[in-house]
Amino acid sequence: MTDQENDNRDEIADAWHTAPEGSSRRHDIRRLSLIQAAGRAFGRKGFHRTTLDEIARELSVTKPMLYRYVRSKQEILYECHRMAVGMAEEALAEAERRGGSALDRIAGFAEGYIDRTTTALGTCVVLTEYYSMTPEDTERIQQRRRAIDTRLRELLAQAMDDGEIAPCDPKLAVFFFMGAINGVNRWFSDDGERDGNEIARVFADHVVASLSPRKSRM
Amino acid sequence: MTDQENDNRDEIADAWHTAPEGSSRRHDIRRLSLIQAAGRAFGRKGFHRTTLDEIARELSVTKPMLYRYVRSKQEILYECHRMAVGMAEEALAEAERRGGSALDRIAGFAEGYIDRTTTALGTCVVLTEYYSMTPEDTERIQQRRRAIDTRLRELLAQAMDDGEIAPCDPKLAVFFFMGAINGVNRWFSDDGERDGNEIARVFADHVVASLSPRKSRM
DNA sequence: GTCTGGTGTTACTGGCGGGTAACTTCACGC
DNA sequence: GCGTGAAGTTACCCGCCAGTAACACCAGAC
Repeated sequence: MTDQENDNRDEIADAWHTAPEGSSRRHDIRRLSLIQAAGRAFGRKGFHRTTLDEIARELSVTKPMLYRYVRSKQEILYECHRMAVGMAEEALAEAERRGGSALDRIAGFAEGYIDRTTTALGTCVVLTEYYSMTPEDTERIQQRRRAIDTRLRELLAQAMDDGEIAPCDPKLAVFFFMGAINGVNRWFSDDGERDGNEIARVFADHVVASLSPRKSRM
Repeated sequence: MTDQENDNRDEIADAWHTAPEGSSRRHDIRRLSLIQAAGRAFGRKGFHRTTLDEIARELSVTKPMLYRYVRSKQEILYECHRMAVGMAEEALAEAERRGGSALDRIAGFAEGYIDRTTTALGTCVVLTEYYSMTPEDTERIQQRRRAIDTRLRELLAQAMDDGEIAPCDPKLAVFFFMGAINGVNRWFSDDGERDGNEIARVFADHVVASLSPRKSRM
């Protein structure tokens, strides 16, 4: 484990232990840092290979403690996904708020989304592993993701109409760049030579490029 | 389950049962169709949520039968990954054999790889779930993947030198389009409106585009 | 000092599922 | 018909880990 990762882990464990005593905020803070610690662990080892005992140890408590903040291991995973999809929604909303052309908004979304997921400690990593959730949880998350997909396809169609980008199948194009973006969490780590912001900028550029006018090579 | 999926499943189960009796090839054929059936199941439900009993039932046999063809569940997963990475190697080798510019080779690789993974029944889906393998297996697979990555980066550098594509960080660029490509197995299904060949062609175009000369938008 | 509620622990249960032992059946050579 | 080995089954074991029960400690209130 690198120093950087150690710092982050300690930061999370710290948040748990420095939560103000007695306040009702304490509960929320602890719950959040539990989710984050778990998200990190899930990212490193996968959901099923991560035991609650490990998560607990990372926070320097014991397993039964965790059950004061969550109802089940499943709920932890669901919360991780909720945070991740929430970041995507936020990024999209912000991009729309800033305005600009359809392509600008797509680029803004991509950058904002990567930025958020790589920067938020602990949550950056869970986006795979849909099938580890209960079907109901999966459905709830998928629904929100589909809404984002739909909006992105609309933006793509708009950008095509405006002549900003080459004609393409919006569905496949969205799959293409969302695949690339979601792939980030599989290799990203805080101690790499590039930080999240840089990656977000580079990837946003690639997203735009992947849509730009071009001659077919086939 | 769709008709098409049913067909494929039946085809695999069929391969198991129609394997020529007594020959030593029989063993190989059965082993292969076992891997494929398992690969399909892993893709649908994830490694840990797929039980050996389910895989066995899909082949109309019982669990202990499977142990005549594989040593453990882990080995099945490893074989799935081996097949997948083998396809990547094949695709790259073929692209190099065909020759052409560095960018042509990258495009050829992308198309060939997607084509193979979407067409080969059952194996298209496993590429995530590294952490479900034993560390040794993971290492073996990663090593081969790294070799491919390295070659792709070289080709990218070459393409930059030749002025075929815009300057970029080869490492991140490869991560970008490999993320998109590997993402395919998360949503692809045989019964979609597009078949594997089409997706391969479209995605190869996007890969090329994502690397093409462009002005920065930031 | 003792009651109360929150914080935390140790020590258990119970089910799931990978893996196996031991048995049966069948095909085939002789 | 009979021995032999492969094909296939039933019925089991056992480890792991999510989840829980029951107890211990320690505030602060009064």
